[in-house]
Amino acid sequence: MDHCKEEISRVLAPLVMLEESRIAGLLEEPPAPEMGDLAFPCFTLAAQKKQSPAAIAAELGEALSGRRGECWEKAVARGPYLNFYLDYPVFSRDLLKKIYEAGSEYGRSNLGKGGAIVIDYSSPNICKPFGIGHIRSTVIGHALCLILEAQGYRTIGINHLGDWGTQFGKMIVAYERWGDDEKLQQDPVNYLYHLYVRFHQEAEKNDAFEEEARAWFKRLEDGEEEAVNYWQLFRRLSLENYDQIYDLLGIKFDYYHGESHYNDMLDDVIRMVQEKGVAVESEGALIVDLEKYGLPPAMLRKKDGATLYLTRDLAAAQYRHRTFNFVKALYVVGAEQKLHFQQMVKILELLGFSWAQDCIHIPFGLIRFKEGRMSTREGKMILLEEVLQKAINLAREIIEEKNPGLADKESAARMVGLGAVRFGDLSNDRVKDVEFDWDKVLDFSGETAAYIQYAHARICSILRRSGSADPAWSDEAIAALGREEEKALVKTLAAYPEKIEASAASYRPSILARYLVDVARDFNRFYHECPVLVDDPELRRARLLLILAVRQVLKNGLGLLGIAAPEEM
RNA sequence: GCGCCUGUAGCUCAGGGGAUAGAGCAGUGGACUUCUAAUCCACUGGUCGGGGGUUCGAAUCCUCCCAGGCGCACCA
Repeated sequence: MDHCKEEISRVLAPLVMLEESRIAGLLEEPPAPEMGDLAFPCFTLAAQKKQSPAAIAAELGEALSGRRGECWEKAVARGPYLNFYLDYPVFSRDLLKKIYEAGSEYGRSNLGKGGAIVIDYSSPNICKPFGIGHIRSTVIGHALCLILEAQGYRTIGINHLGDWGTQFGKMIVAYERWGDDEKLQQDPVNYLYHLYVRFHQEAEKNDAFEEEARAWFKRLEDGEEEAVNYWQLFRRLSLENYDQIYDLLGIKFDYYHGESHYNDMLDDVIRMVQEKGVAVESEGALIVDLEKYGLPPAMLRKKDGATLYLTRDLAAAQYRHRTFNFVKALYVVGAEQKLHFQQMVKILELLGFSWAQDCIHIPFGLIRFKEGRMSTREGKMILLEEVLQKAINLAREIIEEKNPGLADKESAARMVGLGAVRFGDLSNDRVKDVEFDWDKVLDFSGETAAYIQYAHARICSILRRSGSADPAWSDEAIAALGREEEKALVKTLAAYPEKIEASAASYRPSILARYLVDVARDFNRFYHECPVLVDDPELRRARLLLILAVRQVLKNGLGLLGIAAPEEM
C-alpha cells in the first residue's frame, strides 16, 4: 500500500503544489469500498486557493480523467475528496506474490536495526501463587518481545522476579509459627500462599507481626544464614511452579534476574545518590526530594537501613544499560505503579544518565472482580493455572462435540484454550481495567482467538483437500480474482506490515490482535461466497494462492501474539 | 486534598481531526445433500458522560464539571 501512496503522491504533487511526503500523509482510506481505495482530501488546499474543496476535487478529477497509474486504474472526484481506485489485478498480483515469496518473513522489517530492547515482564512475586493478575504482564510482555523482534530489534526478556523484600520477612514469620514441612513439600506454592494470607489475617490483630517481619527481612539483607536458607527454599519451590506455567505458555526468558540479583549493587546506588547530592536524610530514612518536579518524595533506604523496591530498580536500570546497552528498556508493569516509574526515571535523570528517558513504563489496567479489586493478601484472587486448565478443558469438550474424529484433540484443545486466555488479554487496549468474568474468558465465539484459529484451520483443510498444500505461483491466475470479497481480503492483507509497525511503535499488541480479527472476518465472508475448489483451473489456482496468503498472515500474526495456529480444530 | 487513567448501543469494546460513528455478545429472522455452522447474512439497538471553546469540519484537540478506577514515606 505504501508504494501506491508514493505513486499517487508523485502524480498529485505537480497538480496541487504540495510536497510528495505531505500528500502521502494526507491520503486516507474512504469509509466504503465503492468510494475507492485511497482518498485525497482537498480541505487544506481549499483554504489556500480560496475555492471550495469540492471544486478543487472536481478540477483534479478532470485533470486526471482517463489517466491511470501503475497501481491505480482511475481517479474520481466525490464531494471534497479525490478518490483513487486501485488496479486490483496488478495490486493483488504484486501483494500476493510478495507474501508468497516472503512466507514466514512477511510483515517483518529491520526498522529496529538490531538495537537492543530490554523488556521487563511477568515478574511474579515469590511466595505468592501465580494469579490471574500476573497474566497481563506475562502475555503482553511476551507479545511485545515477539513484535519488537519482528521489527528488527534485539529483545532481551527479563523476568524481574519479586524475590526480595519485606514479604520474605512475612513468610519467615508465618513459617516459623505455623509452618509444616510436609505440607510445604506436598503443594509448595499453595501452602506458601495459605501462610501468606494467614499472616495478614493475624497481623490485622497484632501489630507486632509486621514489626517482626521487617526485622526478619533486615536479617535477610544482612545475610544471616537462617534467613537466607528460608529464602532459598521458598524461592526454589516457587520457581519450580512458575516454570510449569511458562512451559505451558511456551515462554522462555533470556534472564531470570530477580530483585535479589541486584543486592550487591545497592551500596553503590546509595553511595552515588549521596555523593551527587540527589538524596537527603529525613526522619532517619534516605529520600530524594522531587517536589520541584511535582512528584512526592522517593525513599531509597528505610530508617532500619533496609532498601526498597525503588533502590533495586535504580540498580537494575544501570545494570541493564551497562550490560545490554539498550535503546529502550520497557517495564510491563501495572498502571498502579506509574508514580514509581516516574520517580525512577527522574532520579536516573538527576544522576545524569542520558538514557533515563529510554526507560519506559508500559502500563496496563487492573483485572478486577465485579465486587472490587483482587487482593492476594486477602486470598481474593484466581489462580492462573485454574484459568488455563478450565479453558483447555472447555476447548476439549467443544472439540469432542464439533470434531469428534480429530486425531490429536489434546494438542488442539491446548492451542485453543490457551489462545483464548491470551487473546482476552491482548485484544483490548492495555490501559483499561478489565473485569474478570469466567463466561468471557471461556467464550470461543465472535471476536476471539478461536475465531482467528478457525479461519486458519479451515484454510488448511481446503489446502489439504485441494491435493496440494503448496500450490505453485502463477502471475496470470491472479487476474481471475475480481469479487468484492476477494478485493477486500487482498486489501486487508496488504495492511499487515503497517499494523505490526503501529503495534510496535505504541507498544500495543491490541492493534495486531484486532487486525487479525479483521483478516479472519474478511476470510469468512470470502469463504461463504467464493468456493475455492472449483473446476475452472485458473480461478481455483487464484483462490488457492489467495487463501495461502491469508493463512500466512494469520499464522505470522498469531505467532507474534504467542498464539498457536492449529491446522485442525 | 493533589496527581494520573477511564467514560461510545442493554453488556464488552473498536475508532484518537475528515465523508453516513463501527464490531462482538445478547434479542429477532434466515443460510449446512456443497471446501469444518467455533461460520455467514439480515433486522433491532446511539444526547459518543455533561457544559463551554478551537476549527471549513470534533467521539477525536483545549477547558471546566460529573461519575468510576488507581496512586500519593518506611509494601512491591
